[in-house]
Amino acid sequence: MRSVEEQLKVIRRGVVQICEEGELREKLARGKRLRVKLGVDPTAADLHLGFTVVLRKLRQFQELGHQAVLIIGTYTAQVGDPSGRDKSRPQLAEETVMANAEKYLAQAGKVLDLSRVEVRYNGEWFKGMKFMDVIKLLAKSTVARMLEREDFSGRVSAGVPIYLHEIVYPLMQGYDSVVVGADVELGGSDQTFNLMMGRDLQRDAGQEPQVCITMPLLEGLDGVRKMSKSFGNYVGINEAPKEMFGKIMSVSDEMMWKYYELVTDVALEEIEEMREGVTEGGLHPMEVKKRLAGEIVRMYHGEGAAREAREEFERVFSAREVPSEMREVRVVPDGEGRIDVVGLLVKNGLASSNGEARRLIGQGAVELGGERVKELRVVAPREGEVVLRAGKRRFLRVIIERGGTT
RNA sequence: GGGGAGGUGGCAGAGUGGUCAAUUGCACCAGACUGUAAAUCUGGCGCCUCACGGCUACGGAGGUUCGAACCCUCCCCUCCCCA
Repeated sequence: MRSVEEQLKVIRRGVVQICEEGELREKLARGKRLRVKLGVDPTAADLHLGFTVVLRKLRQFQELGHQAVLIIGTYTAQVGDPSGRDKSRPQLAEETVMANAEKYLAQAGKVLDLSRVEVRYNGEWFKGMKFMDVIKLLAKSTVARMLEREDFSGRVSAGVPIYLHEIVYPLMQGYDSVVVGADVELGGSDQTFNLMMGRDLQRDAGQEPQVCITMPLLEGLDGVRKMSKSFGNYVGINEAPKEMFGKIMSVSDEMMWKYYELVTDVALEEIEEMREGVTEGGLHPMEVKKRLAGEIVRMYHGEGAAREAREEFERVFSAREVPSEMREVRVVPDGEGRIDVVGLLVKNGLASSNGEARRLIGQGAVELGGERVKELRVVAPREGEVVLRAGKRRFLRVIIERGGTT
């Protein structure tokens, strides 16, 4: 096992806060394998990059020889974590949660070494609790303490309801720590309160309190709000390579550094060098961003896919050519040899309504075979293939067939 | 239980009888430019229609009115104060 200082160097990368670092140092110095807990609620079936920030930290602990304890919050997911939310989370049905949990775990395996992870489902201990047990748990905290939280107090002043079950959530998460005897718990910075609750409950139970390590929340593609499925600003780790690559290219130049630090293994020193290179003008931000996109795609899809995704991106966006693959449809022109572009766009999902399709044409966003479409119906070549393009990203290969005997 | 405030487009938030498919901001889409699906600028942004126009929509259900997001009744939901 590496020295305490070496371990700390790895652990510190990208963290917001270690509470308390002194305690962590002590625990490490004892040389024992630490039990490092991460709780996840399988509220959705897909993992995204934002979530890998904290998963990767867990992975780093694994690599340092510690025991990763992954809590799948089958029970807490049914309550709904109020953290950082400006409204209540929907409560999920047990079947949904269990189905999600399975998919979740499979995806977490892309980051963690699952063979060395202790996986626990918190339904295991919550399911059998008696009401009186719940009451006893509730008696461990106070309303005032809960209202210290900014998300709760914010909701109070904004007039958004807070339901009582949401108040219980932090206690549940804290109780998980007691059950598994966590030495360290990881979480996003919005989890700080919940993590601290673990410390309180552990102390109350006569355990040594866990060290809480919080990670920054990764902003999504909009660069403003945290990455989240519900904001639609996420990059799923199961997404197709070229989709993933393109999405990462839409991260703003300023934000990409944070992505480098939090979701890649590129050394901090190297990131700093690149940043200086860009500031001084010798290094092109687009190149740096392409590398970022490549690094990330490689992690989840491999080297080959990363290269292809990059080539595809350069072809479509830099060279403005058409993608290598796209959907194909066959159309037969009408009696006058024209095709209905609007209908084609809508039927194939390139536009969501006829109105939008017309608008796109009006805005000059639609091309057929490289020619800008100006009419709603257009004279088509007699036969053969042409590419229909709507905007920068939507393509369709159209195979014109010879009109019948009409 | 009593009193007060409020529920508007993906979100925030105007509008309080016709001039409202509904100001504005964000998000989103497109164009221009470019160095990228960055940034910036410009335009667009319910559905049907080439268009004229029509239809559906302002928590839900009724009602008043020539006409309602706006007025009335009931219902549902939320917040605040008091008990």
